[in-house]
Amino acid sequence: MPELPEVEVTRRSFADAISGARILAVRLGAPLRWPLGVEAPALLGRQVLAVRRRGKYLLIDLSEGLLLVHLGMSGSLAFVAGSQSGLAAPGRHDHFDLVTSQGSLRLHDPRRFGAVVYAADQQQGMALKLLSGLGVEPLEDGFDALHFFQLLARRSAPIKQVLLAGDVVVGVGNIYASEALFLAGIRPTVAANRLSRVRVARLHAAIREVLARAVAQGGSTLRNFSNAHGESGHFQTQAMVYGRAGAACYQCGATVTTIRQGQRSTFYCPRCQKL
DNA sequence: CTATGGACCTGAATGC
DNA sequence: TGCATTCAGGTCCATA
Repeated sequence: MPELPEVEVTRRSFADAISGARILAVRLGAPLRWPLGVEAPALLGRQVLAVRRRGKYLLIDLSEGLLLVHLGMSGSLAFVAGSQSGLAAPGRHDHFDLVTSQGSLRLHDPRRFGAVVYAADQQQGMALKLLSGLGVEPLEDGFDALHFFQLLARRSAPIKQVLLAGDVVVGVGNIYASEALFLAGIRPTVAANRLSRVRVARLHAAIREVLARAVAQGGSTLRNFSNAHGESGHFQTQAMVYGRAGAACYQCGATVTTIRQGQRSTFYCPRCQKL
């Protein structure tokens, strides 16, 4: 479900409320993508220091160790403030609860592609493996147009698929890849290494713009996205091509096309987006 | 190293 | 109405 903007919006919606809290209980439901990596009781009594984000992972820093939380395709977090057990009985798809002195964080994830993984420290096994291959953060200063061009120059796969792979730049998922390529005027099928410096610079700017705008507007609401307070975002009203197959391009009136790339749907305007 | 297809899992929408 | 098929915001892994 969530791409970078949705994860970031989720993070902001509970980070302050949970910071400083003590872990009182941990409940695990059906198995998620990977095992927690530690016995849940070991986490009791630890303090939540902060909540950060890396790509589409949330990093919950504890007084000792950290928890990585990924929302997969269908995950969402809900935070219910208050030290009492204001938490409703877990539903069929509620697979993780972190009960703290300041409120309870609950992961709801029907498809269970999400994950909660414990790392004893920043260097530990699975956690390191999950994070180490990630590309640059698109909204930070380290995302540089020239460096982006140099990395793309080594890739012959279609640009859309290189964006989705997340090893060059993180956070661009299926919706925002189509949207950013539309903004940049680039056909999703173009081999990454055949894009000129100028076009890569345009794509660089488009990615930042699309993601920043989506964060500012509270994330996308295609399907059921909501932040940890249950508030939905407004990005769906902004999609230029995603989900618009057969409809007229807002920019030129041509018919928006959909194709399959690597088992994912891609949307583009055949007139606005050049090879 | 890169590129590609399958795998994981459930639910909603679509087709016959 | 029922049943089968397709699709959904991710990403790891095996294979070529």
